[in-house]
Amino acid sequence: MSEKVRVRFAPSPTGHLHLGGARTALFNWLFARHYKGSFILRIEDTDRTRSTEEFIETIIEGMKWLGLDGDEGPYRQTDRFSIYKSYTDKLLQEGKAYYCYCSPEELEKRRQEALAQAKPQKYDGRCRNLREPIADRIPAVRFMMPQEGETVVVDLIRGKVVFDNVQLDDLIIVRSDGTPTYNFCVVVDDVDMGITHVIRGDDHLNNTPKQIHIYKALGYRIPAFAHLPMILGPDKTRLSKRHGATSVTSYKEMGYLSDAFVNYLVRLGWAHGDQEIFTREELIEYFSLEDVGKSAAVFNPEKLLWLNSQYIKNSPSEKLGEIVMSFLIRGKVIKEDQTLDKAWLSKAIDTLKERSKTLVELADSLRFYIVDDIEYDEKARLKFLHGKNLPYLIGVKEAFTNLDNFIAPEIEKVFVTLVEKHNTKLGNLAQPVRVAITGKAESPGIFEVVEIVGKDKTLKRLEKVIKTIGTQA
RNA sequence: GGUCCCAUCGUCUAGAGGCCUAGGACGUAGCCCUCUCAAGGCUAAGACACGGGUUCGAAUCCCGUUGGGACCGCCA
Repeated sequence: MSEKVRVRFAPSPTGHLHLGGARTALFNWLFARHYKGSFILRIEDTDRTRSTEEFIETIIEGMKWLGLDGDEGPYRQTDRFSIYKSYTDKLLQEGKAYYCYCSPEELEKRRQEALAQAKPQKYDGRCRNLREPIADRIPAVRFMMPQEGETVVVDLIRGKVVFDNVQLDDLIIVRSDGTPTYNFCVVVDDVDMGITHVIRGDDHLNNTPKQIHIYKALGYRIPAFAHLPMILGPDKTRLSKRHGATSVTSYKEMGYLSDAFVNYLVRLGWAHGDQEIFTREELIEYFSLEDVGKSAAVFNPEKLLWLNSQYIKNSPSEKLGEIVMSFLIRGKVIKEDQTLDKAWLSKAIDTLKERSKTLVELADSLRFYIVDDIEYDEKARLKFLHGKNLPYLIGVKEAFTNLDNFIAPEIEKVFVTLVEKHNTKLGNLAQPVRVAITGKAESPGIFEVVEIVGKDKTLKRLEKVIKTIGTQA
């Protein structure tokens, strides 16, 4: 690519950053990084009634979490109204746009009628040739679309898409309150910001011929277009709130690693042979619009979960230790001001990371290592903590009391010795101890668990269990 | 209703006319490993929507049908 690539992500702050938006942002970012171009963030907030500061913040927060750093921006369309105004004036003067005095109510009524009669819904152009303003009405400005010939959209993903110009209606570019509208602002901004490639969702494909005519009317070169396939919910309709968690931040809160999330997103509509897991560097190196598919993809939470477990399993425990802290606090495993020994926490995470699919799970699994009083799972307690196993528990407790070098290999020796002494299987010994120490019938390897829980807590828990069984008997 | 887009296992996908008896991944089932639970390994079931062409040869190219989706706002 000879010219320097400039792409943008242009969300409207009328909602959270959702999966589809995040994927669009990601592909733009990847494209920019691949070609060593610029990635620009632009907030499309011309609809002042629906845009909020809060959504701008969550979008930026979401982008930050995903590691999609911008080279410019965020620009805001509401800061650029004077620019749009000058272009509107130009179009009006040149007769390429005109005032429309139809009221929203009238337009809505005509739309309903067209719908009822199963006719195409299109503005009829009645204000096109008005000579005089209509009194007591504040007009909107419409762009005059050509009504003959055809428009070809050359799309990097779809190929050539042909539209009949008769289908195009004169869209409103300035509302009667004076604010400019989307289809107009995108064009002005994309030109003004030197955007070379417009990479956006499929839902904009039908807008593209209209925008092309605005480019032409303004006398500008048309950028390259690439329309990404949609991300659908399990029912194969456009992903929306009723499909459950769709905002990027909700995945952060559910304990997903951003790299895993990105890896999942990138594989929706893009592939590089059979490879499933990519580093950020690999993504930047391999990414190409040529490998983007044309068909919509259904969001599959199970695969996301699998990827997350893979990323957790392969992350350094030190790093996981840092991230998991907020989840430990939230899960009330530790107090807000509590600190944990980092090396110790890493060891604990070592044992848990290949059995945790999310950070929420990891934090929860960490609980028995950290807290003083553990809870016992009722089923596990009934099954393993009873009189029959009392000799085992007492034997382990006594051996542990005399064990000074409280490390896994030594702990294992204790078990081996006792297994021989009682002429039983390791499982028969390990399970009661496991329940006594962790409260559950499932845990990481018992020797490691005992070492990490530590001699002090281990003995206390064993004593408590032995005492309880004793009283019951 | 109009316009446009799309079509390979349940899902994400590989596939650029012969490498296809259609490959991988998630999920599902079974087995192995094993102190439990995982992780890991192995195995299995599972798809070219349909109908016509073109071609010696089609998942792949063309046409049609069907199905799905998006858009048709003084939203973006």
